[in-house]
Amino acid sequence: MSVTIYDIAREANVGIGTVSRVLNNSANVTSQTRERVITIARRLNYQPHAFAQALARKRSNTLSAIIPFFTNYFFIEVLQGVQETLTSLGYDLIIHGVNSQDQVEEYLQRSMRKGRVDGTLLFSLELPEIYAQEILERKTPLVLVDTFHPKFDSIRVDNTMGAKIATEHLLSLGHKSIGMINANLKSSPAKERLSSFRLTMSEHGISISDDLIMNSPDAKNDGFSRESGYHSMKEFLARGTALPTALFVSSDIQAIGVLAALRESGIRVPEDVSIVSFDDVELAKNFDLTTMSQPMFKMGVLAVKKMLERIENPNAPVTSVDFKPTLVIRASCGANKKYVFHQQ
Amino acid sequence: MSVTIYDIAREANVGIGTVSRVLNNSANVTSQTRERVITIARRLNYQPHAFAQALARKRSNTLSAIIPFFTNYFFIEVLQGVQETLTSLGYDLIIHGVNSQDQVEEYLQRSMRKGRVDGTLLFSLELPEIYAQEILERKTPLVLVDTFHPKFDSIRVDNTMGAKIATEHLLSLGHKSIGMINANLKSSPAKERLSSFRLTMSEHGISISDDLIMNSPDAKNDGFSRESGYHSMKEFLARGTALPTALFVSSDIQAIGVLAALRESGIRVPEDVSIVSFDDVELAKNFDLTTMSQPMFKMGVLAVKKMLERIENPNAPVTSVDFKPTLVIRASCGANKKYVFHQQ
DNA sequence: ATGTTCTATGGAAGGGCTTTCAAAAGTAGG
DNA sequence: CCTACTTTTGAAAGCCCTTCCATAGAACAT
Repeated sequence: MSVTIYDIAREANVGIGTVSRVLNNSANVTSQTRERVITIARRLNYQPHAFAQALARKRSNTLSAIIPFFTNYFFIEVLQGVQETLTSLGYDLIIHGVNSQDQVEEYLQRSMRKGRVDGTLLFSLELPEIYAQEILERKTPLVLVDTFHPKFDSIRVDNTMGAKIATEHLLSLGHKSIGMINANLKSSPAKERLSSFRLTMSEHGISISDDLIMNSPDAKNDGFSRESGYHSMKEFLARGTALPTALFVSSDIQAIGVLAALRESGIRVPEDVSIVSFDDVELAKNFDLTTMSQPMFKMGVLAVKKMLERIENPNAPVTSVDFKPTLVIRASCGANKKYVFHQQ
Repeated sequence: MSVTIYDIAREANVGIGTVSRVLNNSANVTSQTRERVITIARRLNYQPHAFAQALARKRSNTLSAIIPFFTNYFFIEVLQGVQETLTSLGYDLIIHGVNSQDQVEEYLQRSMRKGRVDGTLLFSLELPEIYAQEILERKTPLVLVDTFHPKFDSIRVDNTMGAKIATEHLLSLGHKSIGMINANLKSSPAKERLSSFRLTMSEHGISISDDLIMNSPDAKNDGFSRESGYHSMKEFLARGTALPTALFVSSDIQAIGVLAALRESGIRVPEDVSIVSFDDVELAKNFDLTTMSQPMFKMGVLAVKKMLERIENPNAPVTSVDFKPTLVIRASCGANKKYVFHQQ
C-alpha cells in the first residue's frame, strides 16, 4: 500500500539498513548506492512514516504549547516566533488553547503522554505544584514563558522595569498626577506592574492615593481586555473626581477600551490626558499608543531555543531570562509632536 | 525506565494481549482480571505511548491545520471551534501558520508525511492543482474551510448572499449612493462580495460608478487589514469627490481603518455616512459595527465533524456546505437608534 | 601471497502497541 | 463424565523505522 523502506530496498537491491542510512545521510555508503537509493525513493515518492521514526528514534520532533491564545493578541505574536523557529528546524507544534487555569491540568496530562512530544511550552499560566513534581520526575522538558517556577527554565519580561520606565517617561513629561488602569491583581504581571508603578512614584517623592488606581475585577483573561479597560475608565469617570493628567494602563488592549471611554466623555488624548500602556501588540500602532514593547516574537524564538537546549542537555542548570521591555513613543503620551493622534 | 504494557502484564500475571484489551475496553475479559490490570496500571502510573499506538492502529488521532492565522482574527475564532471540538474528542491539533501562499505547499508536504496526521484542514488558501492530484492519490483526507475545490469537502460562507443582505439593508435604510471599500480582488471572497454588491445594486435599479468602489492593492493578507481600510478611505477622501451616504466594507478590520480615516476628516458615522461590514469579528462589537456575521466558531466545529466523517468514510461523495451569514445590526449603519456610537 | 585494518552492507533486534490466532478454560447439553 | 461450544487468555506477528552487529569485501602493509 504505502511505500516503505522495504520497497525501496527491494527495488534497489540493497538492505533496509542501507536505505535507512542513505535517507538519514549517515556515513559509510558509497555514492553509487546512495544515488541509486535516492533515485528510487524519489521515483516511488517515498515519505517516511513519522510515527515509526519517532518510535525508533525515541524522539518525536514535536513540541506542544499550552497557551491562552484565543483571548489575547500577545500570545499570537509570541506563537509566531515559536512557530517559525520550529518550522525551520523541522519540528511540529501541537497547540492546546486554554480558556482557564483548570484546563491547564488536563492538557498537561495530555502533553505528558509518553512519547507524544519532546517537550512542552507553558505560557502565562501558573504551574500547579503537584504537576511540577510529576513533570520533574518524568523528566518531560518544560519551558515557561511569561510565568515562573524555580525548577524550570523560564522566559519573562521584566515587568518591574517596564512599569518603571513607563512611569518615569510620564514623570519626565511633567506629569505629577498619574493614575493606573490595571488588570486583575490575580495575575502576576498586573501585580508586578502595579507595585513597580507605586514604587517608582514614591521614589520620585509622589504619593498616590488609591482612588487613582483601578484594578479590574474581571476574571476573563484576568482583566486584560478591551472591555475591562472600558469599564474601568467609565467607572473612574463616573466618580466625578478630578482626572489625573496621565494614565499608565497595564495593556494595550485595555488602553483601547480606555480610549473609547474617554472619547465618549469628550476627553482628548493626549491633550487632556496622556496614556502609556504595555505590550506593543500589533494593534497598538494603529491606535498610536505609546507603550512598553515586549519583544514577543523574540521571546517565542528564545523559548524554542531554550527548549531544544533542555532536550539536548536535561541536567543543565535551570535558567531564567528576563527580557527588558523598551519604550515605544507614539502619540498617546503627548511627547511626540510629529504624530497626529487619530482614533476612530 | 518508562512503564509499558509488559510491566503491567508481568505484575498482573497476564499476557500483554490481555492488558491491551483491558486498556482499550475490548470485550471478553473477566471483570476480575480487568480489575486487577486496571489497578496495577494505575499504581504504576502507566501512560500509553502515543506513537506506538498510532503505529499499531494506523491512526494518529491528530489533525493538522494550515491557516493564515497570524494576520486575521477571523481565523483565530474559527480555530477556537476547531480546537474545542477536537479536544473533546481526544484529538490533537498541529498548527501550521502560513504567511503566504508559497508556504502552503511546504506545509502540505509536511502534513502529508505518511501517518503523521489523520487529515488536514486548509483555511482560506488556494489548493494548488498539482497537490490536489497528489492528495487525492494518497487519499489523505482534506477539508477546505473558506476556500473551494470541487474534489474536496468544503465549508464556506455564502459571500454572495452576505453582500446582498448587507447591500439591501443599506438600501432599505434609504441610501441610494452606496460605495464599497473592498479588499484585494485576488482573493475570492473579495471578488464575490463585490460582484454581489454590484448585482444587488443593479437589481434595485441603481447603477454604480467605478469611482465608488475602492479595491485594495495590498498583498498583505489580501487587503483584509486595518491599514488597507484606512488607506483606501484616505484615498477616497483625497479625491475630493462627493462621498456616498453609505459604505459597504469587505471586512470588519478594514472598517476599523475606514472609521479612523473618516474621523480624521471629521466625518461622523453613522450621521454622515453609514457603514456595514463583514465578518463580525470579536472586535466588531467594540466598534459598534453593523456587520455580516459569519458563524466562525460553528464553522470550525463543522470542519472537524466533516473531517471525521471523511476519515470514517473515505469514499463518501464530496460535500460542500455554505453557511449563510446573518446581519448583525449595531450602530454603524444608523438603523438602530438605541445604540450610542462611540469610537475612540 | 598472506595477514590486517577499514569500509560498505545486510539483516536482526528493538521500540510499544494492536490484533490475530490458537490454545486453554469454562459452560452446557446429553 | 464426555462432547460440543463459547469465552477468556497468552503469545506471536505486524506496524515502519533506526541502530547495532556481524560479515564480506576492499585496501593496505608486510
